[in-house]
Amino acid sequence: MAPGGGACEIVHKPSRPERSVNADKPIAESTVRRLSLYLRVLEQAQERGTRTISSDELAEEGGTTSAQVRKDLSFFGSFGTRGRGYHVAELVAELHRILGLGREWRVYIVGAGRIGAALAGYHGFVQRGFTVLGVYDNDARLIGTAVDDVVVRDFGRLATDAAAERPDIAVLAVPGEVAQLVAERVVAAGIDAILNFAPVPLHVPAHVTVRSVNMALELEGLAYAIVHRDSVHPAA
Amino acid sequence: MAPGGGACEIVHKPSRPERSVNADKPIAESTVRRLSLYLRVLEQAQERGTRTISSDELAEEGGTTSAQVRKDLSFFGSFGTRGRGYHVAELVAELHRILGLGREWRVYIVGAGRIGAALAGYHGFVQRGFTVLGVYDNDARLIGTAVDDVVVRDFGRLATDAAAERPDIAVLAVPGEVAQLVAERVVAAGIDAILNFAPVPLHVPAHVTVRSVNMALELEGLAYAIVHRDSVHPAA
DNA sequence: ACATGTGAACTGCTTCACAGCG
DNA sequence: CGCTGTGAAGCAGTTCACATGT
Repeated sequence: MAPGGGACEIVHKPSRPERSVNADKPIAESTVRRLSLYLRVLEQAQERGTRTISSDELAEEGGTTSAQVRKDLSFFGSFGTRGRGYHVAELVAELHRILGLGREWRVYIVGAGRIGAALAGYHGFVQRGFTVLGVYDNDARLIGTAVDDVVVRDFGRLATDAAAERPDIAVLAVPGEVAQLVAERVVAAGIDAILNFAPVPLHVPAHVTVRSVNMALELEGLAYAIVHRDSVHPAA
Repeated sequence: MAPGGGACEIVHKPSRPERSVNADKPIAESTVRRLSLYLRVLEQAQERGTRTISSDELAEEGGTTSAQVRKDLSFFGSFGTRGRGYHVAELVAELHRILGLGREWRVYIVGAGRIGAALAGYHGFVQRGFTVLGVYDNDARLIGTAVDDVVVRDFGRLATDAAAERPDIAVLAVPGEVAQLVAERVVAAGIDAILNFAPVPLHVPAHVTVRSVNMALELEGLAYAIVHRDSVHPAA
């Protein structure tokens, strides 16, 4: 896991003082989201054997503009070659480093219902270095059963377990009614990063980072779009 | 389903030519997302027996500011009472109407894997008037089995079925590698609204509306936030 | 010649602040 | 007097356009 392990060739400038990894600017969330997307596109390109890619191609695949791609990357450094584009393997390595995917991330999933179970076995997580240490629930009928290699644990033991295993992230896959309460228990257990699948906004202390995925809300957004789309500028 | 059926009382101005339901302005996606959230908060308040709510309270629960709440609502009309706040039941009805939740939305789910199965039984969908007509897959072992009341159908019959049932929305819960292909089949079947759970951006014709939920990407966003958080202004 | 990297212009969402009204 | 509704100000993210470098 030495930094810069991915790219071969000689690294251009051994004397790059700061700037790269921990640029201390507040990067927009939308930018980070797009970086993840670029990474996926690059990996697909890599599998096809593509060695070089331009900001134009990256934008096309990623659903953006070339200027956006260049601007996003520029916040973290200069990874391309003028007149040529970006070396795919090199940029993959850089994005891995920028996004913090070089290390293992230890995850607890709270809620062994349908969604929790689906997430426990989700391949996309494992591929990115996210290890599910345990799935928690308070339903006695579920505790002890296995969900995709992972045994369902008693939610009452969350704090004790967390003290020992020190997970980095908790994924909340519980009903909206109890989400706030569960979040508080999770925070009290010392976990300060939460991925929330419950359809309610969580109120947490400032040091805790929350990201929410609200599926019902996205469906409603679609409904809105359908209802309102042809009433707006049919010419566009 | 007559427009304006929800709210009781006399509508303030019978002579309001346009403006209310189909305001022909392009409303920001972020605004629509917040409206869905307000709706959920209001419904919770309603269950607790709250009859009136201020923009301040709505903001608190919804994780925004009161000015934001008022601005969001103002795009669609004036629903509050100065000095008093909003009548909960009335605002619920208005938001239902605005978001297009007055009618039934017919949904196909494509992909009977873990995520597809979880979505097929997801309560949050049914509660909002989204009816899952069918789950599609091309795995012969799954076709014919039941996933939460819904029988898994042969993906090959999607176009034929869609011609008869005319679903409004397709939810894509398939692996990233085939997502683009599946999207094309879905669009060819005449479905022009897609909720995409695959971790790749879809390329579709302009008349098709796509909304994406990328769970792996959100996790990566959390990882980024964790890595970069204490390196930025420890004082904040 | 061609594509990156980036200051500057622009667009549009959010916040402010207060007039208007119950 | 309190809270809404909204024009105006502020700000952040995106797009433009071109200088820079290969």
